[in-house]
Amino acid sequence: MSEHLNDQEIARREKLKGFAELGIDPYPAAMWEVNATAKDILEAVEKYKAAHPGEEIHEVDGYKNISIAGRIMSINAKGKVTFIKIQDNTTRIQLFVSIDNVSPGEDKTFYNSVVKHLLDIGDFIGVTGEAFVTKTGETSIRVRELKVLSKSLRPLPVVKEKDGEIFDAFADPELRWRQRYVDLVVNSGVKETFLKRTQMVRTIRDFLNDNGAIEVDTPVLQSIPGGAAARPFTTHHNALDTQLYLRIANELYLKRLIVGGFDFVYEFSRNFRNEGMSRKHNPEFTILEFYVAYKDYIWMMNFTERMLEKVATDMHGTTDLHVGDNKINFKAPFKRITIYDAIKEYTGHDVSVMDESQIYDVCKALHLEVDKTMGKGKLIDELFSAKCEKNFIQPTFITDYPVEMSPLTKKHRSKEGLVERFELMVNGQEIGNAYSELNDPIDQRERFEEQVKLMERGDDEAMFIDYDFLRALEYGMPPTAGIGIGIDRLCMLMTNQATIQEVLFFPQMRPENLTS
RNA sequence: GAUUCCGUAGCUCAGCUGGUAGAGCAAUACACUUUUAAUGUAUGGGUCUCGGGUUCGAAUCCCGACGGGAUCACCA
Repeated sequence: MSEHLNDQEIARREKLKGFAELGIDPYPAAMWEVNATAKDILEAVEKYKAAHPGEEIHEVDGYKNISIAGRIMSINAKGKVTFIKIQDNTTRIQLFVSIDNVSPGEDKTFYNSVVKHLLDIGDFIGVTGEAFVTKTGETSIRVRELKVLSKSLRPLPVVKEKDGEIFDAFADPELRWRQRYVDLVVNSGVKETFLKRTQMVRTIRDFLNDNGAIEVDTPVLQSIPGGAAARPFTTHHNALDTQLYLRIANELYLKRLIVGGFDFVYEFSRNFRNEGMSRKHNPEFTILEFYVAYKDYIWMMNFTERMLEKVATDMHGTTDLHVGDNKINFKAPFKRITIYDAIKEYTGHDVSVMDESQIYDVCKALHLEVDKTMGKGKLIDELFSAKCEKNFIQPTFITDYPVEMSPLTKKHRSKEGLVERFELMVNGQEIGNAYSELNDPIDQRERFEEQVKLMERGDDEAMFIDYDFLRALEYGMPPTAGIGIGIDRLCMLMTNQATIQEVLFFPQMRPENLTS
């Protein structure tokens, strides 16, 4: 351990001895009572300023006995006065530490040793004092008492800022993601993104709860990875001596609960897919799924657009969002178009009247990478994602998919060969996928068998058959509408982030080879 | 998985057609009782990711490995 310390790490460890000589524990056990946050103080002083224009502010009512704690972000020692900026859970605030205030008697050791030499950027301190405004107009705390709460032994990157311009940003993506704790401390805005994510999830949860939904938990370890087409992670249970999979979706379990008599269930499901990683894909990601009995996919469109409108409004106070170079309006209702019409609009080909080989020829003519293992459904999917998807910037429901690409979806009430399904596209990306759920057990069994044929044809993403799920359907499932919404992708939109790594605290990375 | 770019001090980066390393911040020391990317003076800090090769000589050129970014493929 700790064999290759750099000069700064050595210097900080030496300071531990300095604390010991003064009888100061740099890692005290006792709690530090906090009675104000930096944000509270800054806001209170702004209010006071507004009420007392032109006045020099030496004290502010209610902020004469502040006790606050935070991490030191900069130290500016000016002889017998030291300015320290600390950062608490809310924001940064300046401390005004003078030798006369913290070492009022003859003995100036505390100021000269602790304040001037033993403190470092990164240390946690607690201070008491009063709020005031300095000559240069910065709200500060005149410190009476200063206590070291935790000594930092490793130098933080120092990011400076002037007039909104960032200097020496801690910018290397690898370092930022591997050491997110550092990223969160030094890069302004990172914490805000994650707070917004939390707010988004809370808004959704409240909306669902207010509409009578029940939040549930279903298995992550599954013996049959169902509900989606994807390569699963496999693992092994020793006591049962059996192979298990990490879930790729929770769909089939939520439907079992609908069978069991819950009418409206939802789960924020952490799913795992053993596939490529990119700025839009992480091996584990979160999908919100919910299922509502006695509803259909049209009801679900109405419900979903209302929910997303509320999310946008709660997070931004408006439905008009800037996402990258685009302006996106989440005002309901969203545009609706069938997948066949979308393909016709962007390719000029009407595939609704074509059979598999004709669609194959269209794909070939458009230079898409297709092969003979692909069924009609996959070919249409290929056409749509290659030629149409990117065009749907404004929230749009794509509806009425061909039955071949939707093995869990109820057949369309009036259109032959189609199913009652929609995908929600925003900013050229799929955000949600919803159906009138297939509840005919015989039809479901046949659809699964179709999937087996696709698998035999070489489609390695075709679905497994879940016989217990079929058994559940045979007992009877009410007509049900269900949806899955990609929470990470939605969060990227709502926080205007271009990569999934920016909305996951700890995105997957190749393991680091740290030995000390 | 493919293509491509990158890896130099704690952080951000410079280092040209090969001649054994620089800056700013951070650190250390001193000065300064209202600073604002504080300032001034001085000092220390590097297995140039790793391993081979070419060469009298490699941070620099070549090969390989490791790690990362971007684009593509798969997918949400």
